[in-house]
Amino acid sequence: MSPRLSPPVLDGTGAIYQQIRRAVARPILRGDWAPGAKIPSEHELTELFGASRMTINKALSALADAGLIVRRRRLGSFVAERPPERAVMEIWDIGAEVARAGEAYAFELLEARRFDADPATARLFGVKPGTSVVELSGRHRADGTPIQLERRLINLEAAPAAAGKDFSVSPPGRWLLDHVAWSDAEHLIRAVNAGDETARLLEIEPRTACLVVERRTWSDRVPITWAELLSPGAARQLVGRFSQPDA
Amino acid sequence: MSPRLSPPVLDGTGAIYQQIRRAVARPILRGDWAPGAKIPSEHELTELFGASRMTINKALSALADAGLIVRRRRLGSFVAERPPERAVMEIWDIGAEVARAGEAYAFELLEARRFDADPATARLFGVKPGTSVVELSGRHRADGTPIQLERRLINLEAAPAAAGKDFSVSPPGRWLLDHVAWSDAEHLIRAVNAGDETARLLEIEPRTACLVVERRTWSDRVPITWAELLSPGAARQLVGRFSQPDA
DNA sequence: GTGGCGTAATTGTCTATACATAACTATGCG
DNA sequence: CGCATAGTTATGTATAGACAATTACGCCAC
Repeated sequence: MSPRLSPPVLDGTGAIYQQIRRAVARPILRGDWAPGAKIPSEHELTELFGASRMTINKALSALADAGLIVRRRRLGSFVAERPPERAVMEIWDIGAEVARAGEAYAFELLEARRFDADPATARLFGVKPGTSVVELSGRHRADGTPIQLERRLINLEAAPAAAGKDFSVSPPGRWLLDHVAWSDAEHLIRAVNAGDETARLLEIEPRTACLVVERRTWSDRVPITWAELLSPGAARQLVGRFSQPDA
Repeated sequence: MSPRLSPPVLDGTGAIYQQIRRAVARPILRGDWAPGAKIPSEHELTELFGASRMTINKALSALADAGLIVRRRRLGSFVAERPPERAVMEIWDIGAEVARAGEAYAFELLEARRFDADPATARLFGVKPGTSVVELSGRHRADGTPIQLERRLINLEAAPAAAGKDFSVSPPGRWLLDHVAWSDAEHLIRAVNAGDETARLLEIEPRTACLVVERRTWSDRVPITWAELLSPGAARQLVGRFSQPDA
């Protein structure tokens, strides 16, 4: 159960404590070390990497600041239960938000197909034309009322496990968050008037203002998924909270 | 010109390097030290605070990580030219965004009045009823086209200088960012259909979908300002980019 | 058993010291 | 004057050692 670190994974670039930090971060971000897993103690790491404890401490402290690990005296360091996802991101897991509000959440798959990316899709998604891709669309409900439409592309080369996955009940967004590590994300937020088809699916008046969040994620520059999430403006709002680092 | 630190400002709470970090961050966040100002060298700070250079270094490195200061070898440490405002925040300074797009930016004050907060305002704003408040509304233009309406409340107890300030040309948002330090911010983002009055002011069709950003900022739990920024959905979109701390 | 207590493991912080690195400054040579 | 070179200063990183704080765990008395 003890996580194995290949000791000489130090990449030789930059300061030693940075190399150690990356060496520890890598298996966490790739999901090799499960949340809650114990990380070798500072003392063990000094022997593993041949560095002093201060240097190890600097690396681990940086990881703790970043929220990747949790450190507890006498117990040791552990992979954080819920790695990053900074404040602003949290709301995009609408299922969690609905559950927090005490409403019954349901996801309904409207369409799913697998195809090779045509040039237009490739450009939107950032993959090479011909790449194997899954396209999904679905509807999220809270207490029976439709609250969000989702259209999504998944790059099967980055997340091959998604090919066999059945998304007819559980939403693909949550699954991807849990199973595929991402390193970068981009969001575009805009407002649009609902078209006829959208209005019918969301059971709202045509031309109702809707919030659209377009989300793209990458893992080390490889596109993982593209998603367009559309909600009636009145139904939900996004919340972001920020604090200055000092006070 | 050398920034004066009252040496015994250490508050006695927590680790010494944290106290030093706060002692240096405070005048920066309060605006007492102008951007670009030189911070005493590590060596000087060791004498000022009576701590070792490693401890000083730890404090300053943390401030550099947070983006509050910039450090350059041989030259020293300096207050960052553009303190924090993390990625996601940047868009809320619409003037800067318009300028970056190479368009001509203009702000037009539509209304300004000063009054004592009634119960409804007090609840919305989080101040005590009777608090002296300024209410403003204005319109932002890019190349002559209206692109955003702004409605704003400013707490005069937190920002008394705003009382005498003339906002008829330069927008209050930018001025506040520059002159009043904030510690916390909250944003609500939603989509609404433009009403008749809104449509007239923005020169768009009634019922056009608009993006509304409601922003509230506090300085140490004291409300500073509340703002509602409304833009046609097609005109502008918000962009947020995130990266995981490691890769 | 069980409650209290000491012990040891582990992280948190601090110091003193050392050398590396970057970059401005001054010097010297032609 | 121009250019190369050495010097100086400040930050960047690393080490070894020390002590503090926290807390699980086992031991012992009852």
